[in-house]
Amino acid sequence: MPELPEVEAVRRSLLHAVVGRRVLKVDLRRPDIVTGDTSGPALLQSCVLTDIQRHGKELSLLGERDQGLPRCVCVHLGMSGSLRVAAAGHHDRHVHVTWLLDDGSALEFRDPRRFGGVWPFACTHDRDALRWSLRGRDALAATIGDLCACLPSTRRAIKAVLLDQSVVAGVGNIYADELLFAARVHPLTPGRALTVADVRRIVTTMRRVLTRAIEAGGSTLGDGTYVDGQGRPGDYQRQHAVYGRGGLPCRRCRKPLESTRVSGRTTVFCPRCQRVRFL
DNA sequence: ACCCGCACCTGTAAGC
DNA sequence: TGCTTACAGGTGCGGG
Repeated sequence: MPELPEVEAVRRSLLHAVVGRRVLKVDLRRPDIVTGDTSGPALLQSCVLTDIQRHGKELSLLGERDQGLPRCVCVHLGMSGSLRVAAAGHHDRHVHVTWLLDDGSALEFRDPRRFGGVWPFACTHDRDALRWSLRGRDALAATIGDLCACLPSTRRAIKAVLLDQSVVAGVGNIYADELLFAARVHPLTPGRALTVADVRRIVTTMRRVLTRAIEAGGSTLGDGTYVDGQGRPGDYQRQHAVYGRGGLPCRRCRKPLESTRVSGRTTVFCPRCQRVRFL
């Protein structure tokens, strides 16, 4: 579930709890969720945690060592992942990595479906060169130019483009639907049918929707899977206009919302507020 | 070259 | 009660 707002809420809720803490021990219960070096040092053992960074839907834990080079570890939460601080020694099912900290707490990566994972890097430079640079710009920093670089030349549906992390990083199924409703753009509109005014509206709306979702602590759906680094649920689901509301009346015009599939994902939109266009 | 569709996993809820 | 099926926040790959 975690898209940019949830991942950013996790980042902020973890910062004060872990920055400055030393990692005493790393407990790697499922080595297969790590891509690359699975050794303790690579996973920040004996490092002091100095920062948590985010790009799109991915977090990066930074650590410094007394001697030797700093390290960094990327954590992707996939569909069902969580990263949270807990009392050491308390283990739920599906906790794949535990970082035991010097104040007696533990940082736990839990991911039942294992669509997420962990990627260690020697430094942020390697991380950027080998991983983060393969993604588009973070959705909060994306510009009209970033979208205009690919939209005019594609027939792909705008929603499919927004979900493509190599175009813009951080938008997932919930916020793609929410921001397209707010921008009054039909999710199936081909990229090349959008005007510059449309693209400008999509970019500013994307920033506004994501920012408000972060302020609300992200979206926690009915199954309660998403919680932040302190175990707190988000509240943005109460502001969802379309996601999960197929068949219900549009909050703007009362016409029933329609449900379809785009790029294999359930997609909800208002057929009156978001008119189709062709080209 | 581009894009769709599926596979990857587990858990939950609904239907029979 | 219990089995079967469908579906779920994401991503990466093969093949059309």
